[in-house]
Amino acid sequence: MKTLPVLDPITDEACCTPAGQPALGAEEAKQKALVFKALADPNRLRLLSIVKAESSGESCVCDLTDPLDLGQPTVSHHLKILVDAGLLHREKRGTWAYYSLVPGALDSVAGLLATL
Amino acid sequence: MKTLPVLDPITDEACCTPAGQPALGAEEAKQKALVFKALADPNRLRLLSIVKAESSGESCVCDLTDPLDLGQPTVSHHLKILVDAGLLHREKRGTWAYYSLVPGALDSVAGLLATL
DNA sequence: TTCATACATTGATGGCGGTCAATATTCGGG
DNA sequence: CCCGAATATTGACCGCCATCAATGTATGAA
Repeated sequence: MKTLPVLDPITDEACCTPAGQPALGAEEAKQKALVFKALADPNRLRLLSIVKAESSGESCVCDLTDPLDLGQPTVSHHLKILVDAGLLHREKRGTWAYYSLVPGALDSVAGLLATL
Repeated sequence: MKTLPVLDPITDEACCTPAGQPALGAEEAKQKALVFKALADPNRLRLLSIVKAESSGESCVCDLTDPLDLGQPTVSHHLKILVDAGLLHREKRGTWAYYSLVPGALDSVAGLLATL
């Protein structure tokens, strides 16, 4: 198993889009599709929404299991996908795992749309 | 079969997000996920990219079959998904079908991200 | 050390989705 | 009217994915 980077940590300013015209190559398309795949599930969207709505900016798994009607392993599974996509950040403190939105990640996705 | 609306034709200005805080409901999440599902395939991203890059603003299926390495039925299938998601517009002139980007559709998707 | 809690991982299962071959449909030309 | 071209639809196959039950791992407390 490999946890691939997918979403660049944050690409400086506007600078790195080859041309924009020659249309997406097969490889770039594959990479970008990974991010949208992570967003292509209702429960994952709700997870992002809940984490984002939290005033503290972070949520532990136990707070996320109830709102959705899913088992804990399934929630952990979805969270891993969101982390691998570069959308969520995971920090373990004690027994708990706290998930928070990666700053600017959603904007980066919006950027992906603009550079199609 | 039903071709659902999914992406609103264009929601006026900033106006229609209930609150933003109470997190996504199950139903809204399902609807929004449909749009991202449409974007969650490399070949569909390439289709959007090609159509967008076309100077005329539109492409027929025959122009789209070659760049991707897919059969004609598969391309038509992907195009239908993009149309159902509200991302592409289909106009049939004679024997040909011309596909073009729905104006503002990609921006609407970016809006979906902002209102998570 | 032992136990309980919070979370992650594994394995299995059912269903959805991408692809193709074959066929249907629609349109323009002769 | 008949034929060929462009596209859409159908049916089938297969791999991937969401979900759960069971188990593993790690941390803190007694």
